[in-house]
Amino acid sequence: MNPKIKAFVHHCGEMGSRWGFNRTIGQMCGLIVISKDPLSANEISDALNISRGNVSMGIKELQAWRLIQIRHKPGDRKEYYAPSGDIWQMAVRVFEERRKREVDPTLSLLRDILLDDAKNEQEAHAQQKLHEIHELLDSVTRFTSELPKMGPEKLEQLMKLGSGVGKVLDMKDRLLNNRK
Amino acid sequence: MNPKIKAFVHHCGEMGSRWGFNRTIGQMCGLIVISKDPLSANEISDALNISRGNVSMGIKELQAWRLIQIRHKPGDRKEYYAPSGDIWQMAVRVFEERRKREVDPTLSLLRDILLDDAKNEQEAHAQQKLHEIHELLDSVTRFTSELPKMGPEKLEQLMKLGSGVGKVLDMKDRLLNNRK
DNA sequence: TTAAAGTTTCAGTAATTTCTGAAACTTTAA
DNA sequence: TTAAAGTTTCAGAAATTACTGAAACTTTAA
Repeated sequence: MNPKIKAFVHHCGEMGSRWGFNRTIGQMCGLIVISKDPLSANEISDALNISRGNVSMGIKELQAWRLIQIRHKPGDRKEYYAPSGDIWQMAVRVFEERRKREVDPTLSLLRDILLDDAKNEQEAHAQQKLHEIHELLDSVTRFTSELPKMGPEKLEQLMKLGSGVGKVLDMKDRLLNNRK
Repeated sequence: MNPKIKAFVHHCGEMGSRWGFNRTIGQMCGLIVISKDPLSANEISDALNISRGNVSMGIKELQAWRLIQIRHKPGDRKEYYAPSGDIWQMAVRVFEERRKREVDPTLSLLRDILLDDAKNEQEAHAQQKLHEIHELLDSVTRFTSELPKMGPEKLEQLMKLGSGVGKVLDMKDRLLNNRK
């Protein structure tokens, strides 16, 4: 394997757990993305020097993250795996999937415990904080669940805008106010 | 401890590792946020039933994340800990800190290996992918590093806009084009 | 129907991460 | 200067998470 590709795949392994999966799955994901052609489970197992069983689990996991798709070669019944969509789409999927794991459970807990009311000063403060956190997570969830609908081009445009978004928002407000 | 508060702190513990720290630190963070008054290391140790040493490490870590601040009570030389800033500011800090750990290292690797050029088809494809990933991460990094400059109110406004951002961007484009 | 080709599962083991508690260290005030 | 109050560090133990490989399972085609 080319040393640059090797370095990249190795790095994906090291970062794997920070990205929300584990070393093996990070490496697998990196390898599949960087490869020109779809890879079979055995090719992955050989390339990364990990057991066949582990590759199988990794494939299941990457499918759960919607990051890979199955391909077939004519006259070959093995399954081959390729990235599903372009890099932007994959990034959005990781983002969404992580939101599901990192935010949704908290949102649901907060909805449950927000109901009853406070019996003293400390509880009133706690209630208030829980409310603020709920509001924050709810906004973020709504926002990010809308993002994928924008499509990669618009998304890229938004990203490149940076804090310029602030100015655009101001512009919008001014227009709406003038209209009144 | 009030059962709602207990449930919240416990949940923060369970989510801790998904949020980028560990169980203890998650609980500590939840407890400090939900408490009306600043807490001493011993109070934290007692409330969460964890060793004093672990609390000490946790405090250091939460300080590295810029999530807590030190407070003093008059006539008491113990240190007390309180959340630093409001919930939105804390969220932005977690976001930034995670970007540093989850994106920056990859960006720096990509900058290193992007230089040399391809010797065959597979390498050309890999080079192309590396380039795309670099572009994506670079955009995201620029964007998120600009976000905190907007201040919590604007940030909240942006979040509430959802995919409406797409429409606002279109509006901006139309205006700029008309001006030509 | 069968055996070859291929895949998945999972119990046990290995590796990693987190936690404890005692010892070392620091600061304060008497 | 000293001892009491408080904090930090870190080696080893505990808990968690990831990985292997062999056995069980599934699919295909002859």
